[in-house]
Amino acid sequence: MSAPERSLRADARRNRESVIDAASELFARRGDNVQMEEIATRAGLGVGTLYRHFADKRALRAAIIGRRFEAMTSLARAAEELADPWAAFESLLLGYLESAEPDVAFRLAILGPEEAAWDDIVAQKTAFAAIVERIVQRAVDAGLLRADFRPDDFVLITRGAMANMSGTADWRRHVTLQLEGIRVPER
Amino acid sequence: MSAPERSLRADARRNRESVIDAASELFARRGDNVQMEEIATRAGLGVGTLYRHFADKRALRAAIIGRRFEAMTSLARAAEELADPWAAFESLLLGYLESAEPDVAFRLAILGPEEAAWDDIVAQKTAFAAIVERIVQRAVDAGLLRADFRPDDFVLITRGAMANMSGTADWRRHVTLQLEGIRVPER
DNA sequence: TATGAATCGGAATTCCGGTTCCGAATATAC
DNA sequence: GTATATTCGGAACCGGAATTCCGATTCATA
Repeated sequence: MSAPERSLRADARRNRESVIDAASELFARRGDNVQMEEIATRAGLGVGTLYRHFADKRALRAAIIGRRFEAMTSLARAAEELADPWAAFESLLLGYLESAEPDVAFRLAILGPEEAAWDDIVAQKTAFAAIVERIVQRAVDAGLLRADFRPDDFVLITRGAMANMSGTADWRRHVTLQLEGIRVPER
Repeated sequence: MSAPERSLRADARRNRESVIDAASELFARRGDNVQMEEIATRAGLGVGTLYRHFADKRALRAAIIGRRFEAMTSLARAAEELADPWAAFESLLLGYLESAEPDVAFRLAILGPEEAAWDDIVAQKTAFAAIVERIVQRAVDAGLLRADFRPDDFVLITRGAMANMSGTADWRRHVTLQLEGIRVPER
């Protein structure tokens, strides 16, 4: 489902891109509240063409979410480059949330129930999780993050923040407050 | 929509109760993922009867959510009785989350987007919010809760926790951690 | 217990959006 | 330039679930 790269006719490859672009845009803006027909129209194609490239709506969404995960992974890699362990951790957390904010579909995927379609994404999720784990570990080892902080807590915090990204509530304030709580105070 | 109490034929009143019971049960367990027909069956009635009592599905759900808000309000009132301001605050927060945990529909209502149907519930929400505000204020005035803590922060924390009530994550841990962060340390 | 109004039941209808299908159009190979 | 395999388009199809409708039933009153 993910990458039938070569041996695609030129027009087909081009159209596939259009579909992905249109879908990314719409899913990001409206979550799952988007019709296949609308995606097709925006891509300048017919619905039939969507189904030639993706088995069904879930598969299409999964592909889009998978992309975002890849983006998150490179973001995490960038954070890992930072010399200061705390800076790396904070940059990861904030960068991740910042990127998630404008993508409703991604947030719903994280917050919502596990879906069968996510199977195709396990790899991307795992890759991301691995880096998170390293960054957390490093901050803990450096004595900058509470010793009992676990990678799961990263998930707790991020999901909590994402839940506050609709409406008027200020999720940054919430996260900042928590950062203060988990950072080991200067000795 | 809410309370056409008197002047209902005996069987009608009885059936209305059955509908509410069945709907509460099912919405709580499965969120919006419940068919009107299923509710009718479980109530031992035909779908037509549901519609005699509630204009449509949203109205029914709104009524159910409204009830839960009333329950939350009395829970809040109980917390307010507590002499110790911090105990009152903590009891409110934990009690609220504890009650919300088993009610998927309520959680989705809190986490999800504003719906038009919520209009019928404004009163209940407001009543609850008023008590929260008082309890928070009292704890702040007593110097037990950070001076910059606002009622909105209560919302941030609870929504964050609710977002972590699915899956395996441990929302209590998350909340506990935050409580430590916002409580004013012993002098 | 007879009468009429209120209520019920559930099959039929409606709506909505995903998915299929196949003739038309287009790209690539020869 | 023609042949052939791919790909495209979008009307038609389908399934699921909410909602309607009205004859059958039940309650309340005299």
